[in-house]
Amino acid sequence: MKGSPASMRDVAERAGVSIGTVSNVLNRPDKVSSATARKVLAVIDELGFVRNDAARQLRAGSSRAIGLIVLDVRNPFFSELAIGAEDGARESGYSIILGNSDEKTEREAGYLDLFEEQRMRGVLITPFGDVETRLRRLRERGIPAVLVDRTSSSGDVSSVSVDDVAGGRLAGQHLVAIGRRRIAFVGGPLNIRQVQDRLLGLQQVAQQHDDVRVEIITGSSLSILEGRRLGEQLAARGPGDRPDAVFAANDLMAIGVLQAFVMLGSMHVPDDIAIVGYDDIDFARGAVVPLTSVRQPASLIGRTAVEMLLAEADDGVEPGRQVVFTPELIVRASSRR
Amino acid sequence: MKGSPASMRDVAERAGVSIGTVSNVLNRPDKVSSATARKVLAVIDELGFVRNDAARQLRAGSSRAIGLIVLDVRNPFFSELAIGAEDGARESGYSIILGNSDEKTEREAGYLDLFEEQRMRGVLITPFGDVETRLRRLRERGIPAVLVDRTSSSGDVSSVSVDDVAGGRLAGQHLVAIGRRRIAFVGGPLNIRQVQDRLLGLQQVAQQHDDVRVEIITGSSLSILEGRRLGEQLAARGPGDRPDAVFAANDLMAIGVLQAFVMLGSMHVPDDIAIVGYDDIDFARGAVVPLTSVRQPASLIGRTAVEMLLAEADDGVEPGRQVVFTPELIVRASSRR
DNA sequence: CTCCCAACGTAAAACGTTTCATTAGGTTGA
DNA sequence: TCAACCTAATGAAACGTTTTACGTTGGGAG
Repeated sequence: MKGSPASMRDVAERAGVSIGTVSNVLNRPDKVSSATARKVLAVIDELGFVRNDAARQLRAGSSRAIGLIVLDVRNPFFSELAIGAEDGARESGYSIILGNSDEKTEREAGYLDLFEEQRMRGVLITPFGDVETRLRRLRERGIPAVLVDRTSSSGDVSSVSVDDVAGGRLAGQHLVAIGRRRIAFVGGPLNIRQVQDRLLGLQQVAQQHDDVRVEIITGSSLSILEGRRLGEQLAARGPGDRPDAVFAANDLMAIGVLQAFVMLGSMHVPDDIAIVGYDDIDFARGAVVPLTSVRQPASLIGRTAVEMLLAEADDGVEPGRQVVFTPELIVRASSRR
Repeated sequence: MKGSPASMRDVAERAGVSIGTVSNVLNRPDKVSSATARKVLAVIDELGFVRNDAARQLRAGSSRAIGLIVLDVRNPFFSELAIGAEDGARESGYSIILGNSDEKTEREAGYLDLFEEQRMRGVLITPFGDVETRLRRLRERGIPAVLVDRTSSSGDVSSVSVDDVAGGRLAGQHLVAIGRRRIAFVGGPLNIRQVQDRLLGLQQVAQQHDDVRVEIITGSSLSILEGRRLGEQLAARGPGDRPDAVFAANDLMAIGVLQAFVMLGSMHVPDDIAIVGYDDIDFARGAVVPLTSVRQPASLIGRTAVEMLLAEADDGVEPGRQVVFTPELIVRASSRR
């Protein structure tokens, strides 16, 4: 029973037809009489035959899977995005292989290597390092790529993103409107483009009000834990030295900062200090103090990215299209006046 | 430039060696003189050759990937578990293909089909439907499986799990100890084994105290949204009719219930009603009211499952081993006396 | 009764690796 | 000097599909 699984050859023999006919039954049922089709299907069932995808792929030249590389699966924003991508892919008969770069260039490169070895139909990526030349090489070999949650710097790779600068402005305008003047931007590494852009939007707003000051506080990753660490640093300062608002680069950090403030008890949110996050993950509204956040349509981004990718892979659409969604500010208690 | 990517044949020709030698350079470098190795590697680099995994797999009979099917990627517990699995897999040169059954039998079956077509090295699964016979069939075909976060009912499939009955008891004992007597169990579909077991633990405790009553409230899924819906139902009851504690089947539901209570404002946590969750996800301690929860070692479970799977796949270890971790109660404000 | 056309099947070639049996050439020991 | 041995490299078979060009029917039209 541990013998190798049944192949088309076995099926063909047993059904008394040729291998080609078995293949036809499976792939172009119209080319085959319904009598033989029935017989073959019966044998397939009897033998429990399952098509060997490696062989199919080898022959076809590329697989029915799409690679998706995200910065951090732990972040619900990316889970949501992945689910959107998966739904879109499944509808077209593809599946999604999910990779977690964890904000590390080696891991990102590792996944790109893997996906190239596997001859994926295409790659969706939220880039961490500088991957555009690598992506161009992939395209030359017939593996198109679409940037996700980030635009192309050169413009010749397609992308689906949200206008992060606008999102940063939304947050900034809101904080200024509720009377805050000393705003701390709590972000991860500034080499992440999204982080840069959100900061930029905030700074644009600050420049229009000469009494508004922006302080930049960076951490090593965009996680709850890191947010907590930075929040503790902030809370440890003397009262005169503290900002009156925090704009965090994403909700995880915002939640971490919030946890620090609440735990230490020295600063009250939103009276002493307001907090605005980014992504509007499900947990934001259920945080200690429900969190104001800039919402991105995560699932839709994933879905759209898959559609664009498949248009390039299957229908030969040229790359370089940029789709940009507009973010939306959701105001909750953490920044009420 | 859009031509098909370089193959070993191309490399061999250009380097003036045979195909077999190229293969040896890649797979058993010790079998080849360092001079030829150098030359071949140079050509590989020059041509940008990347091994075609489909061909390799076809020849090898099975792939270097492990399939992982979870109930819900949106649940941080499973993200964490997936990361643990991924880390473990990478260390042994494998990669993880992540599937999301979303608590739907069709999707679960779809992934099993896919993984069988792809001749995965093995499958890790948090089962939703009844899959044990299916898993046995997979094993017969050389694809071992390990149950994750759940034990085998028949005992002939390996598993890595947490003692959910004990976890339920922990929660129950704690709630009784802080004086609660009317406990509502808020769970998803009862056909999910983990949910059953956690409830069972609670009931065991209730039986030891004849003044303790358990009420069972079930929803359609284990999500924040569903938790919120059930929480609203609870809050809408007359004051005499309400429980004085909620034990939720996981943290997502607990957070949803909590959100409902806080939003409606009719019940104060923990004074009017205490809440205990399950999983201790990162967001639990940062919830509106920091959440008491039963902690499971998510990442370790994933890692251990991979190790067990590879032991069966590569080293021929017999299936049927059951590893059970012990959960731990983390008490926070949501159930302070 | 012949001829041709559909409809259905078939056989064989390809896809790109890995592996195994084999050969070529060189070194060693007696 | 020759046999025995070792190392490096080779060539061909095999993995399981898909696909293409090619047979073989049977039946209807002329």
